[in-house]
Amino acid sequence: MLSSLSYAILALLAAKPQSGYHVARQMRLRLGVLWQAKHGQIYPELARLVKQGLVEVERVDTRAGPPRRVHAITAAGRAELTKWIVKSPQTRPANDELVVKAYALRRVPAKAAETLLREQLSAHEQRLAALEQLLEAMKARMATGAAIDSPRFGEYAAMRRAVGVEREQAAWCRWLLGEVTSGRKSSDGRARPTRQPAVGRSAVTRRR
Amino acid sequence: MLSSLSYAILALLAAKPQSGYHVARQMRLRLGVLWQAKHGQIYPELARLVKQGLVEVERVDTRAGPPRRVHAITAAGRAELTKWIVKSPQTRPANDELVVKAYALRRVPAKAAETLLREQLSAHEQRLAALEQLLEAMKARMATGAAIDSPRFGEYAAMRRAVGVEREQAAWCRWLLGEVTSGRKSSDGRARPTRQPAVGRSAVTRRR
DNA sequence: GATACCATGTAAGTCGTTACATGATTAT
DNA sequence: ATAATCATGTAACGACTTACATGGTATC
Repeated sequence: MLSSLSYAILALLAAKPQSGYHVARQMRLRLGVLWQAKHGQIYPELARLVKQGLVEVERVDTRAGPPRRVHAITAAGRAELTKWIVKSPQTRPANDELVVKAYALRRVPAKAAETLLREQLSAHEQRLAALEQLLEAMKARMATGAAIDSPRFGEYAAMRRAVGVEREQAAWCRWLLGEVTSGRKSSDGRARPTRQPAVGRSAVTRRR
Repeated sequence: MLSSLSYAILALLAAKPQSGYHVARQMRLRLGVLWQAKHGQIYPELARLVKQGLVEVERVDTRAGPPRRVHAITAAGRAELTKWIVKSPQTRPANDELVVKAYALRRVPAKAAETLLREQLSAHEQRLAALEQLLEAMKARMATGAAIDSPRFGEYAAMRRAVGVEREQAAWCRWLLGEVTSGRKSSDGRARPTRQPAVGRSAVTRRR
C-alpha cells in the first residue's frame, strides 16, 4: 500500500509533470498549504512510484548543470489516485505544542505567558494576512462562476482551508491572551472587549 | 533534549500523579484534545523521564492483579516543564489527507465526491457536538470568574481549541460540499443558501 | 569572493504506530 | 465461556527530519 505522501505527490503530478525539486518547492512555497515534506523524503518516494509504474521519468538535458528528471503521472497512477480520493481519509493526530503549553500555562508567571502569547498571536496574524492575500489573488485569477470545474479549484480549496485553520488559531491565541492579561474575570471571551493587543503589522487580518 | 511527548506527559503528571495506563487513557479519552499517543510510546518515554529524575515512580500494590506504577513529577521535572512552556513552540506540519483529496477532487465523479464529503461533514459535526457538550459541562463545573487561576483552566483552554478546530473543519467541509453539489456557480460560498445538507443527528452543531 | 538558488541523491537517527506478549478482573 | 477493560511492557516497522554529499549558475 502507498503512503499519504505518495498520493500528495501523485496529486501534484496529475496537475502538471515536474521534477522532484519542484514537488518539494510546492510543498514549501505557498506556505505548504497542501502537504509538507522535505526533499529527503520526496526523492526516495518518487523512485518507489516509478518502480511501481505509477509515475514515469524523462531526463531533460539542460545546457546548464545536471539533467533534470521530469516526473509525470501514468494512466495507472491516475487510476490509483482517483480510487484513493473517494475512500474516507485516515485522520492523524494534530498534536500541537501550544495546546500543551496552554494546558499548564498557569504554572508560569503571567508576564512570561503574555510574552509567549503575544509573539504567537503576531506570528499567526502575519501568516494569516499572507494567506488571505494569496487567496484574494486566486479569486481574482479564477473566472467567476468557474468553481469546481476550474483547474485551479484544488489550489483554491486548499488555500481556503489554510486560511480557516490560521484564522481559528489566531482567534484562540487572542482569546487566551485576553484571559491571561485581563485575567481573573469571565472565562467566556465575550464579556469584555478585551482590548485588542497591538500586534505585528496587518490591517487585513481581522474579519468575521 | 526532551521530546514534545515528554512535556505533554509532564504536564499531565503536574496536574496529578498517575500510572502510564492513565496517561494513555487521557490521551484517548476526551477525544485526545491535549495530545495523542499510544501506550507503546508512553511507557518507554516514562522510563526515560524516570531515569532523568524528572519523574518518580511508586509501586502501589493492589490485592487484585499486578502492582500499579504511579508516576509523579519531581521538582526537577516541574522546573524543566516551566522552562519549556515559555519557549516558543516548534510548529509541525498539519498534513491533512482530506485537503489532498479536495485538491484533486474534480478528477472523480460528482456523486462519489458528494458521498465522501457528506460522510466527512457528518463525522465532524458529530465530533463537534460531542466536544461542545464537554465544553459546556466544563463551563458549568468551573466557578464563574475563575478563569486562569482555576486548576481546570488548562483543560478548558485545550477543549476550546479542539472545538474551534472542529468547527472550522466542519465549516470547510460544508463549503466544499456546497461547491460540489450546487456546482458550476460562484466560488464564494456565500452566493446561495446552499441548502444545508441533511447530516447525522446533531441539533447542537450549527452556529456562527 | 560570498551567498543563494537550482537540482539530486543517501545515511543516520528520531518519532510514532502496530503487533506481539502476558495476565488478572468484570460484565454479558 | 467470551469479550472488554485494567495494566505493563517490548519488537518491528514505517514516517519523517537533519545532515552529509555534490556540483553548476546567478546575483551582490
